[in-house]
Amino acid sequence: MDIKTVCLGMLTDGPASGYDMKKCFESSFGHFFPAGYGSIYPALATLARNDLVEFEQIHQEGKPDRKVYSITAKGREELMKGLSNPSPSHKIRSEFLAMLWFAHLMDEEQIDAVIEDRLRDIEKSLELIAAFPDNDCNSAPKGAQFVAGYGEYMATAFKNYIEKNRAMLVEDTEQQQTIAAVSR
Amino acid sequence: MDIKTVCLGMLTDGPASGYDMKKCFESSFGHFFPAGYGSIYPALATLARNDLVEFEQIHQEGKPDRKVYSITAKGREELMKGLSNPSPSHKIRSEFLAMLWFAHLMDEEQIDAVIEDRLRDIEKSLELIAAFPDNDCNSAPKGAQFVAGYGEYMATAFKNYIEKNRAMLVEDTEQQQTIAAVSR
DNA sequence: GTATTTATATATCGGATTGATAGTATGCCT
DNA sequence: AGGCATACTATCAATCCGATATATAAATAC
Repeated sequence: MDIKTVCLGMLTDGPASGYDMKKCFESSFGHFFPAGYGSIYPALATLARNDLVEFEQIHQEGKPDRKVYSITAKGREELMKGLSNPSPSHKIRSEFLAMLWFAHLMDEEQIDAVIEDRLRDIEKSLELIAAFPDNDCNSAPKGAQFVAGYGEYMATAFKNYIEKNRAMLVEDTEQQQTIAAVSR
Repeated sequence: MDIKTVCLGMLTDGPASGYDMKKCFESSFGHFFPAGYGSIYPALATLARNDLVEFEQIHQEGKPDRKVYSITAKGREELMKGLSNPSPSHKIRSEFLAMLWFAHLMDEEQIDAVIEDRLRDIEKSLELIAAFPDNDCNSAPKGAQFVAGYGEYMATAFKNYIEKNRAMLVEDTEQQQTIAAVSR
């Protein structure tokens, strides 16, 4: 279930260009499986080299050519192989949490700034998810609804946790400062 | 706030070898900032080259030599620079969610297997977090408590969401099968 | 009326990360 | 005796990511 497999899956909804797929990643996959051009184009090139997708080059006046990819029979087989992995990964890589682990080395303003930034980000995610069913790249089958629901649920939970517990970070910093002041 | 910065942060707790740090990653950072030897050793090598850490090579009878790293004054400065980024990232990369996006292409057994696997994984995380305060690599300051709390809260939320909504995935698969059977 | 941004499209490159593997030595279990 | 776990180090190929390059047109700003 790497980027190549996800691209194959997207193409079961119909042909698309790399550019289209990037947009689809942004509007639906982005929250939990980010991918930029640097991943998509090489993936499509490899898939084409292995006959898992084929493409038609369409010339457009005034705009660059489009390469419209479609999945092949061989590609569908490969996709099914990808979907049969019983133990797909789920990883978080958070500079945010790593940073706050060292909150005792930061001052109050820094902590506040970092937390406000994250809250803004969560809000943006929630907006994107709310706008989701209208997005053009998908007809919203059951799986997509489950995943979108996950996004909303978890983003809300994250927000709640931060709001309920952020005080513990700055309060403790103040305490430390107080202690430091006293011991001087 | 890359791996190098996190290593610097760890070393503010006292000197450690690469091996020690890997264990610390596993028992505390692992859930939200994974790092293997392939990341840690090169990071330490680079840090040493730039005089941000220094190390003492300790010969041990019967065991390989240890390289015990400590942070330098220059390293502390660099760490503070790393902690002043007001917008640290927080990324999820989930093959699990990407796969379930395509649940309509999977059969019921596959979906069940994938979900059970994830629930087991969440349970394991919760156990690790519960055992956390005893772990040797950290004296649990406020930030670590906040982050461990996050881990517990979010893992529990994840579990709840799956348990409440998993039916929607298999039910719909059944419906599809019914429709397919009728239309034949 | 010109400047800047936004949108459509492709693609590549350096650097970072991952996962697997290798090497070396002790000790413990069966 | 063989196999596995623990304690240490370290590297390599494959992959991935973010930034950037290139090109043109339309829309928006100043």
